[in-house]
Amino acid sequence: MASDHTRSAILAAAERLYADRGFGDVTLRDIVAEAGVNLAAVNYHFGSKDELIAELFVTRSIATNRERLRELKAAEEQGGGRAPIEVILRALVGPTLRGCLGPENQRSTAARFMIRASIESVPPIRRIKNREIDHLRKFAGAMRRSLPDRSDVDIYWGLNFALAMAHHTIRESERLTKLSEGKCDLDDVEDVVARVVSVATMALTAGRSEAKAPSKVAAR
Amino acid sequence: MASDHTRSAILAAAERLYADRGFGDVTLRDIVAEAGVNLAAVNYHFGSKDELIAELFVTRSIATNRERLRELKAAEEQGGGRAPIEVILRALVGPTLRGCLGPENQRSTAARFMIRASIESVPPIRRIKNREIDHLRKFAGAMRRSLPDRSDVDIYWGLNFALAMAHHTIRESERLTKLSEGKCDLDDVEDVVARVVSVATMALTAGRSEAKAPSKVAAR
DNA sequence: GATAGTTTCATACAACTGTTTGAATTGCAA
DNA sequence: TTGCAATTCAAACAGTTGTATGAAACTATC
Repeated sequence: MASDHTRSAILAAAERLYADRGFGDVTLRDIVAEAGVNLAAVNYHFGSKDELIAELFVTRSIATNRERLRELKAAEEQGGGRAPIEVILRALVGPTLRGCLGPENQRSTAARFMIRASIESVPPIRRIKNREIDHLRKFAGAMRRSLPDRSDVDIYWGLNFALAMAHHTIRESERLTKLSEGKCDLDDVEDVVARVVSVATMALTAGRSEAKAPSKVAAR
Repeated sequence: MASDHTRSAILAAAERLYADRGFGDVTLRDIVAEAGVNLAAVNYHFGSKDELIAELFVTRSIATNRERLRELKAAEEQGGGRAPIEVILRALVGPTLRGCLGPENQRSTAARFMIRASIESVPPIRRIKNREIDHLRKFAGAMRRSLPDRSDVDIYWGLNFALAMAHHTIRESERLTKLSEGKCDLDDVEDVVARVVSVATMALTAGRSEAKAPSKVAAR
């Protein structure tokens, strides 16, 4: 094991290249060239290309999930087991948004890698994502405790929409900038977080009857 | 040109295979085998694999966009140039949701293909998507006319969030079903449309000051 | 029914992919 | 130093990919 230098050089190079160019057109040869190591080193240290990708993704996922749960737990402890819904939602979408948006030069390689992972869903990553449900369930639980009057269905839809707004904004941030001709400032991350949390909160706290039939006009 | 039989057989086979297995692992050889034509036919009729994919995507995009604009125009004409925001949003997300959700066996190949296209963004499709901005601008215009007091920034964010909820729900429909243990019924498309429209409407019509600072707790 | 243009076909090509091999090198313990 | 395991390396492998080629088959026109 000695130095682990080769191993971590591969990880760093792979993350950087995937972040920049996507999974589609980055080959093992690109990675080892960038890392300055031998081609066979990847299979020696990771077993296969897929396992290399999986390791990268797992590492970053764990970090984000831990950050999310840390915020959630802190909030619930402070509120005696019940946190305000805004704070829960903030814990859910905040870490991801903060990691992936903000000024270009401040966006970490790790964050850009995770954006790629969310855009180009590649087999090894898809397998891991399926395990993320347990993590989301913890948030669903906290939301239920925060809004005990709300039905489970509404809770899940609220959770779904919160993630939707956060992830879509990240994925399509370029398009939103272009569409709005720069008027939507995606570098102001805290504003984005506030907007997402605000809308998701409204979705979860609006009068129940309106959820299914918002108005006579919009109703089927 | 004669019969066009080969050409359309390729298109049909390609759409079916891409819908079922994704772009990643469908080769030209798979397509021509499914279509019962010769390998060289693809390059003869379409020029390249990318142009085949692009043609498929453009065809389907045009159909959806036309449907959207048809609904939008009808609504604006009925309202004398100003449609209620709910109706505009419904025209924006309805056609896509209706095409891509609903009972599995009713989902057309075309719809499943478009889901794939939204999940696995492949170069030729990405190029086309960038041209879709003009289309979205028409909706932004209608929304502005419907909500003249709203700032442009709020309009664009509302548009962004509406698309976010619709697309994310389509992309992650399986996960939502699993997470909610079947409680969220994605086969009831009109309910999904109503939920998305409802939340997007709230996002666009809520008190302006709250948009940026929903509450003292959630504010930075 | 010959001719010209279009379409199909089998086949080859060139490039690239992830992975394997077995020998060379290194680092460390005895 | 010697010995042994861990690591690195160049090279080759086997498979797949999209594309190109040139001959064959077809189709319609005169």
